Amino acid sequence: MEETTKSLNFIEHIIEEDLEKSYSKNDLRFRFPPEPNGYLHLGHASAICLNFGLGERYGAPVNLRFDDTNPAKEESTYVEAIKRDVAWMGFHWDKECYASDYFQQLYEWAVQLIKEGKAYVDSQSSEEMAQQKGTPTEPGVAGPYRDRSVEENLDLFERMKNGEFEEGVHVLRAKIDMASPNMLMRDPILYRVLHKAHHRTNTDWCIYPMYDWTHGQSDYLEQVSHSLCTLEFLPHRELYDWCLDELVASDKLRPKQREFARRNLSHTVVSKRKLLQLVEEGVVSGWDDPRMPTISGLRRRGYTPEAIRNFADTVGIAKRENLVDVSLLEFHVREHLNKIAPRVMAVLDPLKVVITNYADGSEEWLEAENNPEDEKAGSRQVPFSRELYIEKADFKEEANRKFFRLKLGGEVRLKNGYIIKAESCTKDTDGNIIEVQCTYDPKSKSGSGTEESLRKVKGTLHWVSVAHAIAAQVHLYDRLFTDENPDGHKEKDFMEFVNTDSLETITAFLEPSLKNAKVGDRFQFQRLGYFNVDQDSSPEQLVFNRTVTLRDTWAKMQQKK
RNA sequence: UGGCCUAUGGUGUAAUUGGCAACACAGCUGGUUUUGGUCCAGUCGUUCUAGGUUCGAGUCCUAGUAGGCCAACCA
Repeated sequence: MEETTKSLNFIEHIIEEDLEKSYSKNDLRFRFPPEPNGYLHLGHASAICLNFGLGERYGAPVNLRFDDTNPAKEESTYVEAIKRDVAWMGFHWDKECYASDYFQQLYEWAVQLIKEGKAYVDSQSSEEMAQQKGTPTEPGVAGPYRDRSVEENLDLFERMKNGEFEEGVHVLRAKIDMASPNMLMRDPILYRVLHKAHHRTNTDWCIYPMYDWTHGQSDYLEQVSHSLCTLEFLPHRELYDWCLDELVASDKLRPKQREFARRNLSHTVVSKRKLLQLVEEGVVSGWDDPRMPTISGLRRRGYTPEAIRNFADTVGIAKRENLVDVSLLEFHVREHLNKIAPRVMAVLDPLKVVITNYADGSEEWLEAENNPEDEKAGSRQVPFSRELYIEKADFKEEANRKFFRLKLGGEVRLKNGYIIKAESCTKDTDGNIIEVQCTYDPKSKSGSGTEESLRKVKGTLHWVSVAHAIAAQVHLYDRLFTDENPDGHKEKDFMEFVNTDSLETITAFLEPSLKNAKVGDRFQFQRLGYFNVDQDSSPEQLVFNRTVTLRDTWAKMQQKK
């Protein structure tokens, strides 16, 4: 069925226009081209959703291409991590490609360029070349090697390839226009000598092509129709087209580069370099620390691929500067988890409650609905007994009527259980409340259908039975940065805004049904938030991560006061 | 003394390509609720400025203003 209502983004408009004019639907092909020099983050997730989303929309293949032209920074461990993350997001790539697969072809095209007098070997230092390059406001000037003969260039380039020179002695440059208003057109470097082993080609090569001499050609070789990248590559487009002009055959599709604005997320940074710094300086435990905006971090935090994809879809794509509020991301993970996460009871900050009229030593198992949003989710049993834990924040000796929770002389329902009334409480020598004594109404049991069970009481609390509770380690996460835009200050480094309280580790008490929770399982701890089982968890010591809290209008009211 | 890109609520995107500014989030009001969750209803805008073209401009033109990008043997 064709959708008619959904509006198009500007990339889709371009494609629709191309489809009307010169392209057929079968011509469409996309690619996601990460450099394997780090882990994928939310910014990449947007690009992934854009390219693979286009593939799904038009029934077009999408390649996963590793842009691996710089052996100094790239490793195969990153290749594996990237593949894992893209697959986890739920996308399927057509071909797995590597720019390094094209090294021979790229080399031959470079030789062709030299023969046509459009490339030359420069033998100056990078400083000298930078000097001649001019500035954005001043034109550059030609260097002394710009007019070397084709024969000499061919010979030198051959010897560069054969490993006769040290790094930095010679480079191959395109001969374009040293006075171009576009700095990238002032004889860009095409090849440099690098005596480094490459993660795939090992030591087969000691000259490596630069990005600009690789990307468009790779797109062309794969017959990618629309090559989408972020806005900072816009000035590269002229060069991208120049390179393509040199080699596109008339019967082949000519790729098109188009640019979109990168997504910025509030209260975080999305730059590989900065994320690496957080890892290296030990601010976080690794690339997959649940506070990191990496895909692996979000996965460990308990986010679902659906949530991330829905987030990317609603944010959309455009060409202007932006700073998306994290609350939108949080909305989407709550929206999805609300539908799929089983409800359980857990107490994070325990206060003991004793039901004085409940027989000591006896217990009963109460029926609890697993998910009110999903009838098929069924129910489970939770144990009730004389001694329980509730949250400290759920009891006050006295409070006004806006406080729907337990107070002395007041009644409250225990979720799935009975209505209880607080009669008294005891305190330690510092005046802290350490225990509340309550009575329960035996006829008020949830679901029993009695008149008493149907009574309306304002508050409902979650709880666990002390004797049956499982102690577990729980990580509570907060935003990694205190500033909305840590990256957006010219005077201050983003590291100054690191939130030193972004992780709190506590011991919580869980209902016993959680005993067999497996790594990755997601739950809603009722009234608290969504939590998942961390990879470091074991049956002996359960470890949970808080994905996100529930929306909390009560907390907001408190804050305003 | 440059070139290029961008400008729509607090945030992010739309607007049948010149025809009633829409959707989502956030906020605020209420209602429902055995989760202060979910759900439901309501509310929140001089489309950066000034001119111009037109019956009609967020959209086209001109000028201005503001922000961003461009001088790695990185991608």
